[in-house]
Amino acid sequence: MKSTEMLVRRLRADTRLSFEHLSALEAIPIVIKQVPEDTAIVKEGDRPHQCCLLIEGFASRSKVSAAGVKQIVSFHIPGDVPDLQSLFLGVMDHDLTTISPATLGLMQHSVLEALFEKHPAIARAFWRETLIEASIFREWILNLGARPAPQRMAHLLVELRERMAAVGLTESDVFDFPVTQSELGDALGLTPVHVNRVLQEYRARKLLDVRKNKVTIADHDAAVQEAGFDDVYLHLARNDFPS
Amino acid sequence: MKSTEMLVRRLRADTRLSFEHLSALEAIPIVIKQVPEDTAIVKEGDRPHQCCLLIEGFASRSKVSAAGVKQIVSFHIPGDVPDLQSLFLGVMDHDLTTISPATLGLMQHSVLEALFEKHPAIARAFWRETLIEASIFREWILNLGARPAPQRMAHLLVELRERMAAVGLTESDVFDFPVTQSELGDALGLTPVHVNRVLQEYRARKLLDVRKNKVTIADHDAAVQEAGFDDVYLHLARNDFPS
DNA sequence: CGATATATTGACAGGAGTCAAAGAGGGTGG
DNA sequence: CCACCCTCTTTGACTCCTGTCAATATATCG
Repeated sequence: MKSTEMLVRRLRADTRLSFEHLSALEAIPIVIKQVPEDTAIVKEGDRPHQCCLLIEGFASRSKVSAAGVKQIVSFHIPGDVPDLQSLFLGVMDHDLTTISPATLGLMQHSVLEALFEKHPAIARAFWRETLIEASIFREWILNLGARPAPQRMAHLLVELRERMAAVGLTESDVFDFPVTQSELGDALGLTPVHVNRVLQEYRARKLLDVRKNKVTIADHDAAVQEAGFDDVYLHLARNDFPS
Repeated sequence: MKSTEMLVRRLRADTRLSFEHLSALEAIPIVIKQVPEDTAIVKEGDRPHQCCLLIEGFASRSKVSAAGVKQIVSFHIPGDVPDLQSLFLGVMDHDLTTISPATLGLMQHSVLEALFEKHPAIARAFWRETLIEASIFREWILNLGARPAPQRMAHLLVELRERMAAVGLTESDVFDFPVTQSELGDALGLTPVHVNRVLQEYRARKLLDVRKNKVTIADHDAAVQEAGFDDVYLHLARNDFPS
């Protein structure tokens, strides 16, 4: 698979880019790098001079409160450029860490800047990506502030399923996602113990399951209903540019 | 005061723009509009063709869960362009509402697009603004997921103070901010009753106070300490581009 | 000055956290 | 190939932060 394949898939899922621009993208010089799981890609305080495309595997971004409580603020799947912001924000305000073995594509800031200057449409596509990401952050704020633990969990998992589906990484109702209950807790603002209780309840109801690095949305319609999930905030091309 | 005065102040606080670019900004055609408090500027589902600069007054962005629980995802102060995203995201995924009488500066999408095309540096400055906003969203996720109610409150208010200070809208330890306890609850994921309890505790400790449309950070150092506040995530120019 | 929104109080309930221990699962090395 | 270890998951008892409900006080405004 070409290293930019997932990136192109992603951009096609939620943006409009011409063939010419997609080709320009595919021509970017990229340095491929394999990293194990639980590896810091960039850390809070860093001043990176490159961005990374997540080609294979998964990553999370997290912050830690002064009291030492960890909060995962986003999960990343193949096709994401999780630290694109470093192009314009000098200092990292959070950590970016793999949660599985991963293949990264490293792109120098200078290369991206030249690309954006030459093709403003590509710059806009990436800008749009960062705005969609901000929209997902808003939904997470809603999730944490306004939904009780079970719905919060269901919402997170249904969201992941939709994002995975958008880049073709789901198979019927199952998708790879190597996350521990403890990490789910860090993302949902819950303790591992409570995550476990919630998951068992959903297993019993045959709604969804998280096991062995795989997430199963056993009853998609019911899960969407349970979570109160509405995909508008993902700004998929089919919604934002109805044909 | 010129209608773009606050915008320029804001951009100077956290970005680097040349005098030439600032002048280009000040030349944008803007339609001034006065709106009362509690007025929807744009609503979820809208497809706006203009963006609004908040010149005077305050606004909030909010979402509502399927269960009907409201969550404020951001507060906006003069100098903000709270719906800049509508330039690239077709559909609004949340509401934007005034929380005080406000003066808006309406800017047509077409005008902004032309400006960005002519001056890529301005486009980048606005892109940077949207990335800083995303950084603030991340901090809110941390706030909601990882901090107990009192610290959560303190963090929100200290953040607001810093943002107000960055555009010169604070006077010693007091700043205007017309927010009800109920709205604070909507932003913090707390009930109005609990907001009240937390505020009374802070009043008693002479740390901070929210009263009569004004926020007082009586003991700034102690409040920063209490909140575990670190301003890196605001990406002020002094931090991101150390001189 | 009444009417409506906002703030305050108190009693009680419940969802989620804490603590601690026991199982399960997956590698690894002898 | 199995014992061992380490991480992750599961359970149970108990606690406590925050929510709920309901009433009262206080502001604000026409």
